[in-house]
Formats: sequence, structure tokens, C-alpha cells
Amino acid sequence: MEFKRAADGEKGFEKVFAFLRERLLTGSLRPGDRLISERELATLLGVSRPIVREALRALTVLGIVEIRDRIGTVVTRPDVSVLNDFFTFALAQQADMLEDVMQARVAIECQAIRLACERANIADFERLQRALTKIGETIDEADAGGMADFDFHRAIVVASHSETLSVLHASMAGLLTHSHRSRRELVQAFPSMKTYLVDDHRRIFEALIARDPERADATLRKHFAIGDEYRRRAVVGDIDKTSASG
Amino acid sequence: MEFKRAADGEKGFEKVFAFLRERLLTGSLRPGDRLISERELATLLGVSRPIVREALRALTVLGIVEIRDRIGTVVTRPDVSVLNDFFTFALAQQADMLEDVMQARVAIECQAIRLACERANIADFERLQRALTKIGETIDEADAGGMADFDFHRAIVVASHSETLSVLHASMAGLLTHSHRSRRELVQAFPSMKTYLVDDHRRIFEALIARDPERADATLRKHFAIGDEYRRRAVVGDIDKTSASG
DNA sequence: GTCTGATCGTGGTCAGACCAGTATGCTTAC
DNA sequence: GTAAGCATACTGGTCTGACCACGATCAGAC
Repeated sequence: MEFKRAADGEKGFEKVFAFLRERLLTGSLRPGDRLISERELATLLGVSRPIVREALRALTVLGIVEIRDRIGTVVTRPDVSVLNDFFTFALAQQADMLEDVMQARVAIECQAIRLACERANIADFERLQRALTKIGETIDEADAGGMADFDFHRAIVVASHSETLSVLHASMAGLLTHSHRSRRELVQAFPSMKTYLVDDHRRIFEALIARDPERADATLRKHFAIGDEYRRRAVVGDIDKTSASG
Repeated sequence: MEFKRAADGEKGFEKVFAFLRERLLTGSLRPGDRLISERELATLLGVSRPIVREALRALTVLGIVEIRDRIGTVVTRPDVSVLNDFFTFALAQQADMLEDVMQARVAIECQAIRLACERANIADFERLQRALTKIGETIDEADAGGMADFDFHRAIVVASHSETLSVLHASMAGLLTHSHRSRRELVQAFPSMKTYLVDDHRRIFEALIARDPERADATLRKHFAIGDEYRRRAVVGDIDKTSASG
């Protein structure tokens, strides 16, 4: 073990990472398990501790593992934050990606609502109902209104009972949060938007209750399309006349 | 710099990571840029080199940065592999996630085909045409057939000209590759599947050419549904009688 | 039995060193 | 003057051995 020459062919980091990867993928290491200490791992694989730490840190940012100070390293259940990080970086370097991410969000939600039509239970309906009520109540507030809107859409995804869809949606929603908010500020400029917001969400809710996937999907899609339309009109300055009151 | 006590409040790793994160998010560091050397970074932030390496390694697994041996560390364009890694690990620990990931894939593809109806160009159509031809040619081969199938579906996503959808699709497709292959082996057991495969893909292609998003979406969805049905029948052992030849 | 404290193990970090190549510039040969 | 060759100063990749601060554990005091 005194040779840095990895007879295994892999460099230090790769060796450790591959070692742990294999244990994790084959199920030898499951969530909740505690890894052997960094020192043991180092001597076991014939590498130095800093290298082991690199590998553990890599697994940490992937959300696979959690390094607990003075306790040890434990395997965790895969977490969303990774995707969040990734998309945050990715988006930062490609600002034009925003519209693109929105497309992905639409994709996720439309699929989610289809699944939700099959799988939603009473609790899901209640959650949606509450969100719907909230949307009506907060129609005049940009902040609370945006949050209510967000909650409703999230409730749809939750109702799909799909972990993957939830994860993906959560990671995109985070990115779209601010755009969501600024969009909400348009409501004041478009009084007609108020009825659109309330009615549209209600229609989506009804389709969901009716457990009609096609209608739910179509309604949701239309909802997004109308939102886009409002945004377009805002860009070109086509404000509702009736709102000139200010 | 002799104090490990970080006056900045953050621990070593966090300090370096936050430092780089900020540069990356604000655009001070853009893809292609070369970071300063590990040593410089270490003295600059008052930490040791191993810590710097941890941070760089973290960014590497996130696909934000690439460490080139004896050259330096350069900022890269965000890459899919991160998501791939994540889903690989996530799936390994929650096997029941497979069906779930499939749902996400359906979501992505259906949205992609809608966009593709608007955005696809000649090159996209040609790619799809080639894939379609290949599917017909390789109908009797499990391996090549599966690949042709995969290429066709990927071509749909590519035709959407959406980076985000492509990224997501790529990361899921990787996971579903083997299931795709095993599914392909069913073809031999289900002769009726051959016509299904060819015809279905052709119908999808035609809807795309017609630039009819609704029809394309619906056809693609049906395609997936039929695939599921075949799988279900395989599970319960309901094999086509006509294939008893073996 | 309970409380207290020493010890051991853990992650967190550092400093300094060596290796192996790359890149560059300077020297040397033509 | 130009071109080949070599020395040097980088770069990442790694190791060693050490220290710190704190959690856990168990022995000993009460």
C-alpha cells in the first residue's frame, strides 16, 4: 500500500469513488448505513485521507451521502438539492434557458395531472381545494397570490404521487419562483386576469375531480398558454383599458 | 492566514465553494475560463490545497468545472452527466422508482413532440426518417433494434430544440437503457409487436410532419401505453400463440 | 445508581513535500 | 536569423504526519 501506482488502473479519486459507487449501486450500502471512517477507508484502498475526502465530498454534493462532523459519514436518501444546484448553475450560464425550463415544467405538470387523475386521494383534493380558495382570497396581493398559485401547482404534482416528477418539478419551480412573482405583478395591470386566474384553476381542479386526464391535461395546457399570452401582451404594452385607474 | 478560524463564518470548504459559486453565478466566471491555480486559490482564501481540491471536485461532479491534469481547471458548459449520476444512485436505492422515471420520460417526450411540431426543421425530419427506417430494418435484432428505437425517440426530443428537455431526457434515457433492451427482447415473443413498433413509430412521424401537436402527443402517448400493455402481457405470460415456433 | 471526567475515535484542516507531465523561454547549434 | 534542444517554472495528483474540536464511551468517584 505504499505505492501510489494504482495497480487497479484507476487514479486515487476514481478508485475510492468507484469503490463506494459499487457498494451504493449494488445495495451493499443502503440509506442510513454508516460508512467506515475516512482513515480506515484510506488505508483500505491504499490512498491518502484527502483523496478519500474528495470522494466523500463528491458523493455529498450528489446528495448520496452526508458527512456528519465528528460522527461519521452516513448514506442518505437521494435528495432534490442536487438537481437544484445543477439547474441553478446551468441557468446562470444560459439565461435564455428560462423559457426552456418553463417548457420542462409544463411537461412535468401535464404528466403529473394525468397521473393525479388516477391516483389522487381525498387528502390531495383537500390540499388542492385549500390552494384554490387561497388563490381567490389573495388575488390582489402579488406575494401571497404568487405563493398560492405556486402551492396549487405543487399540489397537482404531489397528487401524482410520483417521486421523480415531484423532484423534477421542485427543482424547476425553484428557478421559476421569481419569474412567477413578477408575473403575478401583472395581475394588477390586467383586471381580466383575476377572473382568468380563479376560473382557470377551478376548471383544472374540476377536471381533476372528475378524474378526466384528457380534460385535465388540456385545461392545464390552456392555462399555461393563456398565461403566456398575458405576458406577451404585457411586453407589447397592451394593458387592459379598465385598469387605467392605477 | 495562520488561523483556521474563518472570520468569514464559513468553514473551509464552504468558503471556497461559496467563493467559486458566486463567481459562477454572477457570470464573473464563464464557460471556457480558466480558474487560477489550486495553490493560488488556497493562499487567496486562506485555506489548504486539499480543501480547495474538495471544492473543485464538488464542482466537477456537478459538471460545472473540469479539472485538467497538469493544465488547470476550466469552467465548462453544464453537462448532463450529473443528472445521470444522480438518477443512477437514486434509482439504485429505490428500485420502484423505475416506473416513476418512465413517467417522467413520457412527460418530457410528449412535451418535446409538441414543441417539435413547431420547431422541427428538415434536418430533424431527416434524422427521424433515418431512425424510422432503421427500426424497420432491425426489427429482428434485440440490440440494434433497441438502439434504433432509442434513436428515434431521442430524435424527437432533439427536434424540440429545447436544451432543458434534451438534458432531462438524456439523463432518464440512460437509466432506461437496459429496460429498453430487455423490452426489445420481447419482440421475439410477440410477433404482433413488430407491426406495432413499425406502424406506431411511423404514425408518430406522420403526425410530426403534419405539425399537429395534439395528434402527435396523443399518438406518442398511445405508443407508450401499448408498450406498457405488451410488458404487462409478458409478465402474466400471455404470449402470442403464433410465436410458439421459437 | 448516578454523576463526572479521561480517553479514544471522528471529521476538519493544515503544512510541506514529491511526482509527472506541460508550457515557455532561453540557450545552443546550424 | 532561424531552428532545434534543453532547463525551468508552472500545473494538477498525491502522500505524510500532524493538530484541533468535539462526540461517544467507559472507568472511577460520589
